[in-house]
Amino acid sequence: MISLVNDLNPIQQKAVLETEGPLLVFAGAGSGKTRVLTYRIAHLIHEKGVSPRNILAVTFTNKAADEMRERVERLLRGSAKGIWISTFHSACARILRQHINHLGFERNFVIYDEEDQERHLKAVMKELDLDFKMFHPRAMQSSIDRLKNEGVTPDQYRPSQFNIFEKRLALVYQRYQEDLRRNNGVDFGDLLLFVTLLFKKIPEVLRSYQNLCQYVMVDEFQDTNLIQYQLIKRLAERHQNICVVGDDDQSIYRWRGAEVGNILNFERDFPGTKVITLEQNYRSTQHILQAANHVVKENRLRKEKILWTENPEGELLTLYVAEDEADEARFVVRKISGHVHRSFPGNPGSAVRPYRDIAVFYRINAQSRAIEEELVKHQIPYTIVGGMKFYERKEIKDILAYLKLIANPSDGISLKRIINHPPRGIGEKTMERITVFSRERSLPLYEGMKEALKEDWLSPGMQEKIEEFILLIEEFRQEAKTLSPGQLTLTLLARTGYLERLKEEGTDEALSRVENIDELVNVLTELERGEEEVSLESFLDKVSLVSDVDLYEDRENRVSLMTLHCAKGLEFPIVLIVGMEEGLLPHYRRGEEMEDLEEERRLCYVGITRAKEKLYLSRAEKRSTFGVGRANLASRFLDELPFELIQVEERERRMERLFSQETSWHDDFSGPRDEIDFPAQENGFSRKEGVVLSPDGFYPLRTGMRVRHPRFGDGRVKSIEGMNEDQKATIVFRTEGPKRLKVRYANLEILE
DNA sequence: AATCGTAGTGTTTTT
DNA sequence: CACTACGATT
Repeated sequence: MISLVNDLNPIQQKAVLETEGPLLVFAGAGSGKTRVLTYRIAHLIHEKGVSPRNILAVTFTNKAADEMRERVERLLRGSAKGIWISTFHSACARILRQHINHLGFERNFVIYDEEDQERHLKAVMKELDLDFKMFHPRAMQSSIDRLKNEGVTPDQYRPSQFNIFEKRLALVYQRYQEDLRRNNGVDFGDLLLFVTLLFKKIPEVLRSYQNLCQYVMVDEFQDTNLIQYQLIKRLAERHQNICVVGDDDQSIYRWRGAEVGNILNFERDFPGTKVITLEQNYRSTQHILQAANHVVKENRLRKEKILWTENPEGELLTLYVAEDEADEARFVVRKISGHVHRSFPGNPGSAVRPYRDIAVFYRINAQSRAIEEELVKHQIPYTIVGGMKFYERKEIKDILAYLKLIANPSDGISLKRIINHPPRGIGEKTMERITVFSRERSLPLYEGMKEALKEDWLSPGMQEKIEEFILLIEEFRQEAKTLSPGQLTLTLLARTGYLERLKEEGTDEALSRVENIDELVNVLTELERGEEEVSLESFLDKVSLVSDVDLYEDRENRVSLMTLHCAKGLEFPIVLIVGMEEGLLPHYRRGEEMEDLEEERRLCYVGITRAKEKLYLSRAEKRSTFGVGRANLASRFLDELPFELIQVEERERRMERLFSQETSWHDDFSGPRDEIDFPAQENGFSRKEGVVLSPDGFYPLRTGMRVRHPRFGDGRVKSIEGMNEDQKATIVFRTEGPKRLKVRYANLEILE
């Protein structure tokens, strides 16, 4: 391998070669940050002879970690075994699996997600007889999270005596932690907090990790919170070879406890820190970059830097002012079609693009719906990143709850979740009684159940049912000793009758649940094929710690939809940012402080800088949030863009719009369409005064529309239920009164 | 115990 | 509008 660093610019080279001592790299968007990190690791191993096991690299998502590992392996041609590249949370989980016994937990602890956390919290609050209306569980939850992020344990927390919420919080926090311990479970925040506590309590453990971590690297440093920073600081203390890479302009997780201040403290905490700033951008056109620079320079709390590029000037940014969110969605579809199909009206001769080159960003998940509907109408394949996560689905969580209980019988939340799934005639009343019984004896729920049996405490009928359940779980626990997690899952699916019950149900929903469970089994077998041995615990850890982006598959040829938060770290040739409105971006529910506004601006900046070649921005003049329409003003961030960079797209005229729906854009595509099978669309429209709704196409019906029915005459749409084929509408006819019709067969004509 | 229906309530972003 | 929490019903 001839010198690696030849592929890098002089400043990047410096960041790679400066291996000893503390280093702070400000890496602007698209400045080759991952490149620097991977080359640096390769350089350490290849040129400096550092053992891979003495390198720790921390990222925020598993996707970033995987990518980094892959790229290092490519650089070193496979000799990267043993480097510790991981997220903060997985790294901590791994440490705790080794040493958590020092903190009074068992090594087979489970990791609770947010939902489990809330269940626990509610149980605790209920026990304390707190009014959920007065003290919102969610507020408690986020307060506890915040305390954990700050490294505050229940004992250390000093509530104000005049603040009733804080006083209650202290109590709830205390009880909640006790409850978790009884269940041998930890939540997200505990993973970090407990490692800190562990290091404090058992210095030898800390020392062993310090010795291991000769070279430490942290990606996305601007997103670290207090406790993460402390952890890193600790680990790098001995060797002082710590390199952090970040961009204060891309700090968008302040609300989650991220401290941009960590960047400033870094120079203070590590005397002799060298600072390198990467400002050359390799991603975007000049126009896009200018736009980004203009927006972000309005922020006061930031380190001055100006990104530049040698890339071509590129096209101007396009702004579209839509009538409402439906119109905005139509704009999105128009632009997508324009890029994908060569001779789309209005885009003659433009290059043909695959769908995967295009992404749509929005501020909040709820915005995806309007866009999705329009994409579906026009049969444009898309994926949503985030939103409802696979592992958060009911059926998946049920199966995982079985596995968690098998791994850790103390896990009462999982026990409660599955004890009557499928139904075993053990209801809430019974469980409540057993809960109280167990608590009185400070036993985990499962142990409490066993004890209740032993003492003949339950009614004979119930006794039998509980006994049967325990027998089932004990069987599984035996099986778990010899079977792989995948085999175990198949066994429990068969023996519990979970799948069977779903199949019997036979509804579309149940069927899709069966599919999801199939998918879970696939994931498991896939995982087991890759590695030598997957323990149940390590599988569950993995599942608990996946993020949205981790599951994002960019292999498939689809348009990507995601929030601006999710977009960080990704890039696309063509980007559309929708909802550039006051109240949405910046969001009206942000905090009061200037910092909060600046974070919204950074979010906008992150969105802009994802685009490589072309950027579209849009806003809607009115948008119905919540079912009620509201007029929205243009986002102030639009005003911060220089006029010369923007071309405004004309709004489609009403008539054009009606008729454009009749022409199929899919007839004349010229690129490879894509591998996804959609039924061919046949738009058999007839042209009269209005638009006749296609019998098997899409139904652009909206409430308030005036329509004509061949038999009932003219009427107005009162309400609409469902979508596509199943859509039904209630229409009030002038002569016939209200009628509920299946739109598909109604043969309606839109008059207005 | 399970299912169904209704009233009331609330949506930012998520490792 | 969409979800869920709760209450009434079988």
